[in-house]
Amino acid sequence: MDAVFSSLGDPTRRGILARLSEGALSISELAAPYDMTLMAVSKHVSVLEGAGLVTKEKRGRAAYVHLKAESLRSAATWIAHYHRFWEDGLDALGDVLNRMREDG
Amino acid sequence: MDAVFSSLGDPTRRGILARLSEGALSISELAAPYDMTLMAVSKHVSVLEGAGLVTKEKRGRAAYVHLKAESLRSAATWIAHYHRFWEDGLDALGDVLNRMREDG
DNA sequence: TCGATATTCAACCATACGGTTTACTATCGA
DNA sequence: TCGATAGTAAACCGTATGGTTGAATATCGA
Repeated sequence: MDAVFSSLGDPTRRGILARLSEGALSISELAAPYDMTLMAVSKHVSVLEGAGLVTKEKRGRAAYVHLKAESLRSAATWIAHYHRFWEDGLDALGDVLNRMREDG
Repeated sequence: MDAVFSSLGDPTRRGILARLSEGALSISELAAPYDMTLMAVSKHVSVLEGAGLVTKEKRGRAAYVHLKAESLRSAATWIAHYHRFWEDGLDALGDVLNRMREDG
């Protein structure tokens, strides 16, 4: 899980995942919008691959990258565990608002 | 959000958050179970504080650390966006299992 | 076949990170 | 008051990270 969370700590990598959610893209296609080397993007993809968040499918000379978001699930589960810590806050706010409505 | 995800990329810090979910603890209390310096733990707490995941309340010479999980919400929302990418997989698995049951 | 395209390998650089140690400040308790 | 306790500050160390460059490899298209 370390690898998953660490991977998500970089905005470029989150951007890559976001774009992959619309379909697989090659490394160069992924790199196009960024003001950095193709190599840099390739490394980011490798990091994501290491975290199990994407897979690379070599097709000819191109390497297509596919989203594989199952790995996000453990992260989501971990975070979900803390859900009540912000929901409680919302509930408290809701209570206040309700009381204001009743009193007013 | 970078800071939130990066913070969660370290198991010590996730452990700290987990223990804080049962109530506030001082730095030394947090440090006790770990085989590392008090200073190291203090730094981890600072990282979590920087990500908005905890707050420090100085009480006498002790510093009590409180969980402040609202910051996890944005992370949870981001991840939730990809939910279908693993749910689809589960649905597909469910279909296969159903078909097996019908055929058998 | 040959040049262009797509990617990776390898080396390198600057900075950040996880950790330590030592020294310091501040508070508690006897 | 004085020693013990709680924490921070500052400097340091080894390694990881995000990035670069230049050369190498493999495939496509004419």
